[in-house]
Amino acid sequence: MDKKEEILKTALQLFVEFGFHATPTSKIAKEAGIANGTLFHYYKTKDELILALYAHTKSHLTEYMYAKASKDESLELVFKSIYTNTIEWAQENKAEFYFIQQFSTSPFYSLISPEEITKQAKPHLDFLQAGIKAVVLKPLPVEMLYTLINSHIAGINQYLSSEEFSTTKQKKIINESFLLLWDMIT
Amino acid sequence: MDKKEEILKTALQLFVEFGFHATPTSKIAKEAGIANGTLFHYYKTKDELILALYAHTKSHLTEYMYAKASKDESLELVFKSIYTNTIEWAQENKAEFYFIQQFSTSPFYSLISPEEITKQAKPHLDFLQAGIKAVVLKPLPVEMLYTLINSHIAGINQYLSSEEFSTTKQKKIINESFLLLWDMIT
DNA sequence: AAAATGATTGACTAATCAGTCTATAAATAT
DNA sequence: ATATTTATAGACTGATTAGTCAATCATTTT
Repeated sequence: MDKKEEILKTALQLFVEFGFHATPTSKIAKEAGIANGTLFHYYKTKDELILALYAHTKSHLTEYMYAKASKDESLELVFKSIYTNTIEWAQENKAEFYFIQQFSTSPFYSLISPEEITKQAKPHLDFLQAGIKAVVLKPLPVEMLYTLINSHIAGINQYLSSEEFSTTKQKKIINESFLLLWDMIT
Repeated sequence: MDKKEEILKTALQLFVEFGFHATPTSKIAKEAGIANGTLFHYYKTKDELILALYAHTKSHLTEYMYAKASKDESLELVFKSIYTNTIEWAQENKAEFYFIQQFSTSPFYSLISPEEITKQAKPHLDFLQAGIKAVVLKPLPVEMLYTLINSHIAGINQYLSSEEFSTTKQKKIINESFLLLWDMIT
């Protein structure tokens, strides 16, 4: 078994449940079934562990987002695929998605360099820029579009998590909300 | 001077800057210029302080939201007033707004009872329901509308905070984004 | 004015926590 | 086979922290 993975997995669960402050490294180690020292062998500090967990989780999401989106299709279909993938991932990986949000609205987020953040957003912004150039998306500032789309997704995800919807109902909501978003930005 | 207020004010700044975990009560007391014991005289535990701070801040926002919105005007104008007020408050009270978000996406949020949350949302949901009944808003589930509006506001606020916009430019963005939202939900 | 209640202090404590250290075991390189 | 590096363990420590406590000081009630 991969201990590094095991540590991240355990830390995620505990951070989500108790928060960063109320999750001692000793508890992470114990729950992960390893010794205290082993944790610090892989991650020099608790902060480093937290940052690594964020990078890890974020890359999981990004990976999934662009999966299954063949570039042959229309911009709308590609966009919809990314939209749907993201919400599906969030629903299937609630703890992970919640962690990303928890991290992003915490002082830990400021530990990530602006360059890193810009780098992360670049492909998404480029994609939106292409949409504007193709006269499909409204000619709004891409950063504005990006933030609006992101928060829309966060909102829909929150709504989906607030009640117990059947899978069919969920798909319906996703389709419906996509149209709302699409109408707003095109 | 009101020490209770002073404690809340100081705690807010420190929580926003360092997070809950990295803000000892001793530091709050010192920065607020009071003795350690005094803090615990007013708030039995640190958790109680955090919860009180959330309630306090949230009620500030709610108060401001509905200010200046005379009920004689059209639903659109009332809605726009609430929308604008909220974003303006968020921009003028960045630490407060950030704190609300930080708190909401932290495990502390689960300490608030579902009843309290429902009670908080009730007037907003009623307002949206009225909008639907008046055939102004789309007949979507009010909870969905509510979440979408909230996250839209959070998004625009994030965008406004990401760069330095002039006041005129800011107003323009708010007007523009309001139209986007309004078109989406009507 | 006396009594009672509430506010304020800061030293103190018991517990906890991040991170260290020394020792072994396992794996890899020479 | 030997040497070197890496992985793992867990006891230990120094610092920190939430919360207590006993003692004043201030204010209000009787």
